[in-house]
Amino acid sequence: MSNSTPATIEDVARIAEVSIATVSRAIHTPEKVANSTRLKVSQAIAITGYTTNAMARSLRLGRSNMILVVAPDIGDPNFSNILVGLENEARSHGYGVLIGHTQNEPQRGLEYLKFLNSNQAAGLILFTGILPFGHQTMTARLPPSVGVFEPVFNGGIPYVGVDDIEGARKVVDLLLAEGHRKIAFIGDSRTRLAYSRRRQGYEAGLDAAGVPAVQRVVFEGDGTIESGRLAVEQLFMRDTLPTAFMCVNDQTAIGVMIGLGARGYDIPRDFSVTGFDDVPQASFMSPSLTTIRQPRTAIGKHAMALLLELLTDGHPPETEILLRPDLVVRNSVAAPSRQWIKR
Amino acid sequence: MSNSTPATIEDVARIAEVSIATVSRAIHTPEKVANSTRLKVSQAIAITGYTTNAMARSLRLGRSNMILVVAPDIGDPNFSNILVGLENEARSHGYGVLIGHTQNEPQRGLEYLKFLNSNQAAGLILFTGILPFGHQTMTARLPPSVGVFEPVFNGGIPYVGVDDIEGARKVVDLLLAEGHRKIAFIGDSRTRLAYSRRRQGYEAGLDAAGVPAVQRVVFEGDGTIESGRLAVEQLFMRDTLPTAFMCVNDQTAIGVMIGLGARGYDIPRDFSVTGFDDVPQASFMSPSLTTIRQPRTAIGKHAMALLLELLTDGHPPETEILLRPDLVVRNSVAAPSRQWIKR
DNA sequence: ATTGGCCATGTAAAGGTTTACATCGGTGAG
DNA sequence: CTCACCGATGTAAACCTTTACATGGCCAAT
Repeated sequence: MSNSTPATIEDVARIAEVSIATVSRAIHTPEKVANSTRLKVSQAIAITGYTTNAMARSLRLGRSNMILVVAPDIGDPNFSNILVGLENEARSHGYGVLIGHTQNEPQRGLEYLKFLNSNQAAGLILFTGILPFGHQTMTARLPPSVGVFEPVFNGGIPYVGVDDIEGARKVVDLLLAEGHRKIAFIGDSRTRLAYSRRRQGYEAGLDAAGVPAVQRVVFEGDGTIESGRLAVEQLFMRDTLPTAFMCVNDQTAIGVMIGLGARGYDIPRDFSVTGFDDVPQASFMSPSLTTIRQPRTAIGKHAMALLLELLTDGHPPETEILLRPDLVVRNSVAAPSRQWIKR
Repeated sequence: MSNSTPATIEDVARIAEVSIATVSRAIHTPEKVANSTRLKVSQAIAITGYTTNAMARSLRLGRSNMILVVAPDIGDPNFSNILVGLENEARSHGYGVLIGHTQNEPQRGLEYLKFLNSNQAAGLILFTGILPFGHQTMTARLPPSVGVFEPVFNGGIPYVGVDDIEGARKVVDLLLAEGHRKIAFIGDSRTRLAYSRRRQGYEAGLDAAGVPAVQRVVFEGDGTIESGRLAVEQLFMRDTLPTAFMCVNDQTAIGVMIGLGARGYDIPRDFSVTGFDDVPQASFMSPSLTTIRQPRTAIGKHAMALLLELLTDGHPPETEILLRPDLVVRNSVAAPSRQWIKR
């Protein structure tokens, strides 16, 4: 019963009085086994507490039933809910999900590459636009892979994300509708494609509204709280301030709000601030943050579904799935004010 | 070179003109192989790009080189840094780390149990006081395991955490020193042992200060932001209010601050609030939160070290490792005020 | 010169599973 | 009644490693 060594298929076969082949078939292709035999086998399994040795199975099959999800930082508030979508979809197809995180260190990425190369995972979900494996990576050696949020630079890897341009466009259009003309964009990035797309939406919106380029301010940033705060500091060095801060993500927006708060300004009376992502915190802040909701669970679900198709069919059904971003209007946006000029 | 099927040990052996046994030895026990041969082998490995098939290796060895970390919620702000400690320690001993999360659903836990039972992980790190596998779990069947934060209920599993009682004591002593006497404890829980220990620290501190039990208010809570906000709502229904809210964790404290803020109170002028954990957000809030720092990376490191010892020696060197919690004084605590009574 | 021992290497089995192929019994058509 | 076929089951090989044991060569001691 509670033996020291786990039961093998042979133990089951002996008890069920069949061959190990029949046991294997009873488990994986039950339709090929007579009803009576199937019953005997399942009883034997119950008695022994048998579970398939995944090592042996994967060795024989040449593939595992695990999907590796690699993210630069699992602490990212965006990550958790995506994972739920990923896992649900995977499990309903008999796959398990394992998580790796690289902290942007190529060294860590290489560990996972080794993991992949030794066939311990059937597929890969990547949470970063950059292959986290350093340069020597042969993409050819990667298992079927799908990106999330951003296309993967090395190309050839389909991805699932939100339409960043459209999302940014919705934000900038809201700000314009409130009467803002001087809108700063905080957090442009050359390394994160999603961020530069959000900037594209920003530019497109201002173009459409006829706001001249000289009135635009674009700030580099890495999407951290600190980068948002820094941007505020630096903007106050300049002569002209924007009336609204359109931030590349919620973290940046939090930083901006902290920076403005530290200088004694009130949001949204003195300045409007917007984010992107709708992290859980966004609704709890004061003021609560107007932002773009990422359909996280849906993104996870689609990404995994895409990967599973790739796994079975070999060819990606499509190379890019963009979901619709929704604007979430809260309390961090109001009509522009010039009161701070009077000071 | 970039063949469709990955190179096996046999390919390496052929190129190096030795037997597969020698290749295996050259890799794992190089001292048993002549220098010249070792060189030939490593050249052959370079040529073929060989990496050992972990499936086959684990099958043969009967154990894998992966450690499974199971947490109820990887979005927990406490989790990320612990993981860093865990991973560094594991990697430096040749182990890899994989993460699972259960979302408190036993169903999910069972998936991981299957993973463990099929020998796909050599050891287990548990982030919850409750075995996440439902009732039918035979603890006997679990691989060597270590708990983090809390002892695991089923017993027999060593754990690493912070001295919750002492930490809570430090907080309550600070509040007492500021002159508070009516201190509410928000977030007691029967299911989370760490939480009830923090309450023990609270009680011990008040006992030592001679604060009578009738002046104490203890609120149940599950440690979420929402639970903190709820506690405030309910406390305002009562006739006597505390002057300080000592919260079981930072999330609860955030909820309390939101609740108090919504009623127009200022912290720390009107009320003092404290947390526990020092999540990253704690320093960014306004006011910044006085709390207890968890030495997260150290906890992770110790937990993994303990597990590795268990893996090699078989017996746990000790059953409980408690690290020292540090008080982090910020701006959410001040002397008590009675101004709200006048309203 | 013989022998014993040691070092480097090879041979082969084992680990648990899946599956192509073989076998066997039974059923239906001729 | 015979034969062909089909469905259910068994046999055995293969997946890739690791390692106990066997082998063989060489040196040192007798």
